[in-house]
Amino acid sequence: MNIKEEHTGPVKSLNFIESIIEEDIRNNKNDSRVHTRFPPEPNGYLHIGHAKSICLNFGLGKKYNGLTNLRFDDTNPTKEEEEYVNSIMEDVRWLGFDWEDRLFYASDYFDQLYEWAEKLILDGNAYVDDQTAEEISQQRGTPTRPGKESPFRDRDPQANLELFRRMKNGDFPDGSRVLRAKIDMASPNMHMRDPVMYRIMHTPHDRTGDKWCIYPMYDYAHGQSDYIEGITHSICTLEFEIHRPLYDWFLDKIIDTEYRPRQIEFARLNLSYTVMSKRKLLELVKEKLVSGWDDPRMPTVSGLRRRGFTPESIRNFADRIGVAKRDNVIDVALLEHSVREDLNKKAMRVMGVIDPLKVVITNYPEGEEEALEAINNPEDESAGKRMIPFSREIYIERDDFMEDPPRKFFRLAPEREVRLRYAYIIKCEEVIKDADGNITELRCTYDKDTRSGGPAAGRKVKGTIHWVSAEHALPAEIRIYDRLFLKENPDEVEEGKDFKSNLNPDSLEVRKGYVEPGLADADPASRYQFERRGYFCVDSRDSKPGALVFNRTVPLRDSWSRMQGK
RNA sequence: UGUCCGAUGGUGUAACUGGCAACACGUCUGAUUUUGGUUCAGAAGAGUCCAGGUUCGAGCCCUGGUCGGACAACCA
Repeated sequence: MNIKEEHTGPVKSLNFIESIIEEDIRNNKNDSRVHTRFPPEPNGYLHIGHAKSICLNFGLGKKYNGLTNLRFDDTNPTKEEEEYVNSIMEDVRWLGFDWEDRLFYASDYFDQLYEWAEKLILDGNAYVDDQTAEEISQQRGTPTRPGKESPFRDRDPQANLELFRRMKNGDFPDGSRVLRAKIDMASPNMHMRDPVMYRIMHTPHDRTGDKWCIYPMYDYAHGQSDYIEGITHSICTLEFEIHRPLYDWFLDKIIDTEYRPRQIEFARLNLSYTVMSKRKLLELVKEKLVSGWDDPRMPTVSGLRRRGFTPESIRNFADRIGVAKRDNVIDVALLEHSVREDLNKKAMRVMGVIDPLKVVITNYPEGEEEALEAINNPEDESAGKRMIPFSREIYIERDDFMEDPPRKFFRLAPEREVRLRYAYIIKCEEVIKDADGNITELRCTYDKDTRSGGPAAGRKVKGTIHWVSAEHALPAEIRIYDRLFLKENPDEVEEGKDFKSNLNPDSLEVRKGYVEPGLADADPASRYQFERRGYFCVDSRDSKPGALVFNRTVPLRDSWSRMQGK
């Protein structure tokens, strides 16, 4: 049998990282092992961009029967907090990935890193520089002009070692000295101009406490951490591309085995109309422009989770956007599509009225009620059926009625008929308004024979609308998050303008609505479709018994409003 | 007057050792539908940044440009 025909559908082509990995495997590099890692700095919450990296790294590990580590890059104690460590672990797990027993911290390697630093000093590959940060910075030159060598550059190794040990012992104040790699101050690559390896910081570290007052820089720590963990493919974003020569330089000076981790860079995710910088997200949180890192408007994993996204939908999204090296801006519509696709299969269809308008069915007997059968999910027969109460007074959605309907409006209007889903066909007989002319109530009549399953159930009307029985319905707060958190695409905003002036003022709308009574004990993990109005989930943080709060995950694809928008 | 990287429909990603530019999202049409959802059928939309070259044949190879991005924290 032909191998290609064993699988249905087209053979999926490899992305460029997979091609590199497969070539390495063919060449038996690192014994053909594949071992990746996800290395966040615990200085913020994970966002959808990190999700791309997580799916990539863990996905590659799985695809090539390899392993994937979780490693916290905690080399800067002034910026990192335990709260972030915990949220990151929670988010990675929620996304559906497992690092098993391979949870590491760069700080686990401080001793080894220090030892290697002494080796570099003794080999004449590193020196202690007594200059200030400003002096060093001035000597670094510019991308087009070479730098100048430090006056301390040729100090002899023993003296350097002595000084470095004293740095470690706390003999010097912050900023007074650094350890630098001795490479090439004239290198066209700025990162090779004697980069700083260690700086003095008399700051306790979350994990090592007061043990250290010197801390390694990213460039010195990262490759060596990869090496220690046996990482084969160290995948990072494009801005580290220019660091790669340095990554390799340290490894070459320190390690004398065949085995080498290999750094591969890919383009980070950009989403249209979405703030994606940790710094800016932190600013929104600190200035309380959002309710927290998990505000449903935030593109954070926790925000998306609270908003009702599923891990599957995010994984599918990550799969669809692919991996490449060119800068990209993914349309948020693709993210929304990924959620809808998943939720369409899973979400229970329920009645939920967001902006209620009362309807009295004048010919329905007062005080009478009946239970009507409703289908839980037409996409999934196993989801079953349920009964919902119907009575003389109901609520419908305000915009399901128009006094002056435009052409092609299929729903309720004066003298027009519409079907109440799972119930009867009703006809609008009278519109009641208050003194200001606002519509407060509709008077309708119903056609008894058109009840679902009844003798005239087959009678066709143009529209079907949703409703809840006024007497039975549960009041609920419904939060509508606009699809756009920003008014304009970030790169279209004027240079120098504060990004916060670009926030969409309509990004959150809070409504008092009603949902059907069965939702009283709704589970935050369950997803619902309020038919024709979108996907919703119970807000896990703000809902209390008897006071339901729903977040709208995403609206339905809606050709009527698209038509209106034109 | 630097180094590194990139350039394929509106968006993203493909095209194996050169062989009719494919897939997804989006857009539009039509059918079905007790959700203007879903599903189904279909359409439009690029000739691959430019100029040369090699070749029977170039998105892929070569040369030279153009445009865009990254790099001058004791951040990661």
